[in-house]
Amino acid sequence: MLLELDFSSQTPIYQQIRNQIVLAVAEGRLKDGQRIPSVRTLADESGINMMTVNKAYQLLRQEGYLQIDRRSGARISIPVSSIFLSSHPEGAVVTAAVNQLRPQLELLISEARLHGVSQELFLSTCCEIFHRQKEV
Amino acid sequence: MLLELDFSSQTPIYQQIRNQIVLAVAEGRLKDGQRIPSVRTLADESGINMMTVNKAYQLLRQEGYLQIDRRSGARISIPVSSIFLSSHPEGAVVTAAVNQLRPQLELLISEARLHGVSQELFLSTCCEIFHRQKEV
Amino acid sequence: MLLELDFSSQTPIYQQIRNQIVLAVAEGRLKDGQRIPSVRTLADESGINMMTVNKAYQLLRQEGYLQIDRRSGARISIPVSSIFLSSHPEGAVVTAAVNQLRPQLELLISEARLHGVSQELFLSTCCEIFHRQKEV
Amino acid sequence: MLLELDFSSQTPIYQQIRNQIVLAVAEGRLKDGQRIPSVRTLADESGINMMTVNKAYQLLRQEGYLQIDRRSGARISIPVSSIFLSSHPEGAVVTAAVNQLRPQLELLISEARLHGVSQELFLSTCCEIFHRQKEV
DNA sequence: GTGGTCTAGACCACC
DNA sequence: GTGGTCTAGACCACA
Repeated sequence: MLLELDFSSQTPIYQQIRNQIVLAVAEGRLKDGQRIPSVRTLADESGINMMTVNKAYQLLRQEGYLQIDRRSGARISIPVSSIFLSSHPEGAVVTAAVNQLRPQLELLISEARLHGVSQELFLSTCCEIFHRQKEV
Repeated sequence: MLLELDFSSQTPIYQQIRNQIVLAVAEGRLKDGQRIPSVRTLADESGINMMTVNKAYQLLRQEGYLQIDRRSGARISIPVSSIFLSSHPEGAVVTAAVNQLRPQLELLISEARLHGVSQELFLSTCCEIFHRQKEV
Repeated sequence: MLLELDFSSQTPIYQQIRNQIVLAVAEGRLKDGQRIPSVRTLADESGINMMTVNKAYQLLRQEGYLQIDRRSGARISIPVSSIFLSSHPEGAVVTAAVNQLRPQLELLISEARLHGVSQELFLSTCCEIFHRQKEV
Repeated sequence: MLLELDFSSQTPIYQQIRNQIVLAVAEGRLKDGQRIPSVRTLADESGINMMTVNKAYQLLRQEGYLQIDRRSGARISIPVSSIFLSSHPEGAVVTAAVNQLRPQLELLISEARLHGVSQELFLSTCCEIFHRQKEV
């Protein structure tokens, strides 16, 4: 369980934890059903407060990335959409997901373009990230 | 100067202002050298605090999107990279820009994939946004 | 003895057990005097801790839904009120029961109304549940 | 802002706060757009911790009952469904709401029946609560 | 002024 | 052992 936390970052710690876990799931470093450290353990290991870790876990739970079990702690839970719907790209759920991400993507592309990033370079970067996530 | 602010959003007001201006620049609704309202004017129009607008403007100035002159007020300033370097996609400056955006893009793609968004759909969405920004 | 436990649910396991037994009694799937598995048996079958099952049984005993006898194990016990008083709807015991459930019902109705559920729909849902419980 | 908190209750304080606010909204004691005390103020008045109040507010925000604004604190927000959809009882959103409440309602009715509450008495109690909420 | 975040430490409920 | 809740107090970001 490798977490790289930047305590002087603008983004709150619980957000960093959340982001890194989502990334790890997407890259396959964390698999469906896999157990991750309990709130206490992770807090001790990382030298941060239990409440902070808990906040990250609750956030992940709400988003469907985590299932929290009183018996065995926390387990990764990959939302069905990524498994079931990957072959139905026209599905309403997927469309909703795209629409939700669109504003962020628009902003990201704006910043890229204004810094001289061509469409080709941007798209190839996306491809590269996709491939890396699939492979790993 | 159309600003759509969501006061109950999680993202701070000054960040919303900054984002919308960046977007407007990328979409050509704001052009290089164009004057935008002074801090005071915009604050009055939007009914928000001057300090908030000022923070957004300072942020934009730091990022190079704005030039603030005590005499002529604030003017949009499109970074040279987007003009000059667009034909040198291998340039160091551009590479730096990509590397800076990459973590955000990785996270965005992670979330998209985990919600069932296929690479094709994601790329076509990117293309669509690129085209829309170029046209407008 | 069918128990559907959701280990990642917010409601504690012992509460889930208790709820499902109450529901089964109301729907006639468990009848008055019927024996149900011992604490140990149920715990083994469900793969949960004996202490947890015991807690559920003690709760049910307190509420009058269960009689626990060291010799014959646990037996369902339908409170007399539901048999004896059903024809005396004005009885003090029944009134007490209604008053006890009222706060929960008020909250439930509040949430229903605020989500656009009309009185007609709510009442017809109640009727449906009543009929289903009587039939089964 | 009247809150009746039972510190020795089983239900957590933040849950009690949440429930009472939902009830107050349904009964019209709190109206759409109305401001409610800030986290700090309510905490001070009630003698409970800021974090606890904050948790309740965040919960209400997630459920759509509250809008939190950095400028003016918290304001009641009645979900559109209760206004817009009340005349479309067949809507999918409403159906979803009913289905979500159904398990709780089934349990409540089970307990009622097993305590001798007749269908008539239950339904009339529901009617009474509905009318009281509409009137007030 | 507001809410957002984080800490250190406590107690309890659940399993 | 686990997570859930709560406290008292702190600092920061935002408006």
